Amino acid sequence: MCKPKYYITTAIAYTSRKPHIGNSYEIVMTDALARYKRLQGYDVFFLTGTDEHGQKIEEYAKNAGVSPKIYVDKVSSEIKEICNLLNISYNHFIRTTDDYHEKAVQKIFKKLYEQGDIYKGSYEGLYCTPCESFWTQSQLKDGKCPDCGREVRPAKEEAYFFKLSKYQKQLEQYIEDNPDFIYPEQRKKEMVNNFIKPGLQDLCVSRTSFKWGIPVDFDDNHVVYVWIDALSNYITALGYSPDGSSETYKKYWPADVHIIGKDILRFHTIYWPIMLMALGEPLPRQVFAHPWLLFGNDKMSKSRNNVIYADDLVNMVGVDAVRYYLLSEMPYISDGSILYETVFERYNSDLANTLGNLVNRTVAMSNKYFDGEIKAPTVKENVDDELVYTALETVKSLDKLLSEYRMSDAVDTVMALARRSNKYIDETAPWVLAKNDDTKDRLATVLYNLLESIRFIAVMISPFMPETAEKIFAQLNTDIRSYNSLQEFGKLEIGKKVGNAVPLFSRLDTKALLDEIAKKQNQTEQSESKIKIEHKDEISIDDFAKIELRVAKVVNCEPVKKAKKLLKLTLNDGESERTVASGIAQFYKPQDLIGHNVILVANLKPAKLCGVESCGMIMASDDGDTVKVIFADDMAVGSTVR
RNA sequence: CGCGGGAUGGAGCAGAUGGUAGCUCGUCGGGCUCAUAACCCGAAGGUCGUUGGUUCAAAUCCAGCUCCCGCAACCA
Repeated sequence: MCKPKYYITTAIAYTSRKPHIGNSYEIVMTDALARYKRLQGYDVFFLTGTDEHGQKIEEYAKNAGVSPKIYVDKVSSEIKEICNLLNISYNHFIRTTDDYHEKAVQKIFKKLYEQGDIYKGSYEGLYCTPCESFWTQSQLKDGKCPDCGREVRPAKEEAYFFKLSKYQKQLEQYIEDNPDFIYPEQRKKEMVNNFIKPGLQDLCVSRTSFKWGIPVDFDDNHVVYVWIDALSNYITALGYSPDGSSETYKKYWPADVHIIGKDILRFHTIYWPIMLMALGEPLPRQVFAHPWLLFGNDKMSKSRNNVIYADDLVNMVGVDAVRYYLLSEMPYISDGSILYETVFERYNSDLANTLGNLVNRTVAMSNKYFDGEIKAPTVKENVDDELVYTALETVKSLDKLLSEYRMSDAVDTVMALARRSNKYIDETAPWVLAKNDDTKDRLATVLYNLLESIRFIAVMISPFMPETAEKIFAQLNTDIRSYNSLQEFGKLEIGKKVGNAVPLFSRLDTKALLDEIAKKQNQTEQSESKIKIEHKDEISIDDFAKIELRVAKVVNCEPVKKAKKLLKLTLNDGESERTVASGIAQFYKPQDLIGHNVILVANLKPAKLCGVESCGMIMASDDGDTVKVIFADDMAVGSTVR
């Protein structure tokens, strides 16, 4: 019999630095889905890996004083370790520096070039010679190179472009014919309305500004754009090649689903399908974009000292509890949030109290009343029906929820069966039945139903918490753990003996743990300064003298329509009025600024921002978190600042 | 007027096709004793963002308003 195949992937992780717990959500989610499909009998191929090229990595490596390859080897192995720690059951771990991948990407690039989908054109922009970088007007800092601060000049450079526009119609058609291709629905609208409808622009797919990438083999100066490189992993990992693919590829491609973060949807639903169309390969069935995990309401970042790493959490509560937390706490669309406090609370209430205690009390009773022997259920009562019904229904709802990637609801529906089982214990009161010999058979039935219900839970929970499922099976002393065994209630073997009752999750002392974490955080806060200082090249007094700084008064101020971050300021600089746009709308309201004096960079080249002509900028401090305008209220308007 | 989602008891969320407002956590009270100070039951707590409209009847439909969020734009 031929098992149906199921090919599922995560996005490959960028090896710029060690990933935090938010980055780990995706792989846990994907792993749970992969395990579930395997449980159902699919022939699953689960791919993950690391994305290791690009300018950023080149820079990180340079700062670390090592070669990019050494740097990337280190981070990639860290990521792999986290996967292992989290019990990720991937079938293959691809690295974009793997030889077979690089070769295949070169062939892909060449094929697209030879058939005319990639063409050589030129890239126009502002060029900084020492940095060998192109910048757009909007990337410039103070009109100069954002990297080194030197002058840029308009320049033209050769580059390869991919004719996205050629496939626009075809892509639109595919999205229309496959309404579930971009999932959930809301994300699809974002893609269609923001990018596809306005029309696709040809994409620049080669770089010459850095070297750390896959070289274009017929043109040495160029390196393949990282996204062409990275996206290809989904097929190269299976053994795709333009000049003949492997059996594995033919078997598993197209992917059933790519699980990715919402930030990279565009690449997966526009560039990637078009690449595949150009290669003449089938498109993935579905792309699912998940939200992000925030720390409370904030993004996790080193500068805020709020980064939580998977390994630290695993050390505190164990793998399965971390997996459980991630899966149960992450909402469907909006961003989720993680706090140590909620991790511990969920652990205690769901895992220790509801699930752990259920297993523990049932197995303990079985041992106490029947010396562990699983006895046949012979005396049925109406109360039993509801438990049986719930167990059977849970199997169905789990399947439905997982098919829609509703992880938290899926996890919860299994938990609900555990709650129902706890209730069943109270309804039947086994300890009362145990007091009387007449009710021994009824007691046996009740315990059987409980053990069977727990078996159901263990099977269903195994994709989410594999180790815990294993522990439960061991306590039940059963090997009946297939998906098919959930078709009917009552498959647990009679006559066997259950194991000893060992607590699955011991309760956590939340307060003590939180105190400990607070202590540690204080230590790191003291040892590391919060603000990272980036030094710039030395300049002469003449360089500084080029900047005209003056005190100016804010005579008017209003928010800029269409812009979230921009305030439009009208300034009196001592001789005339001018308009300056400033990206401080999150930190200041117009009335906070009107009437105050600020320091103006007066000779900055004007630029247009969101339709506002901005002539100059005002000075403010920025610690990476908040921005504070430098007020100069006791200084005369128009005076020079030096 | 760029596109889209949302506003439900202290917190987090369910509530296609309109007809007694539900779940998990937390709080309080009770029960039970098989179990991990656990489990079960009950209670308190919501004018379902706001204003108007449709209707016998609206959290649920329509319109306006306010506020949040995502995407895009943008941070001189």
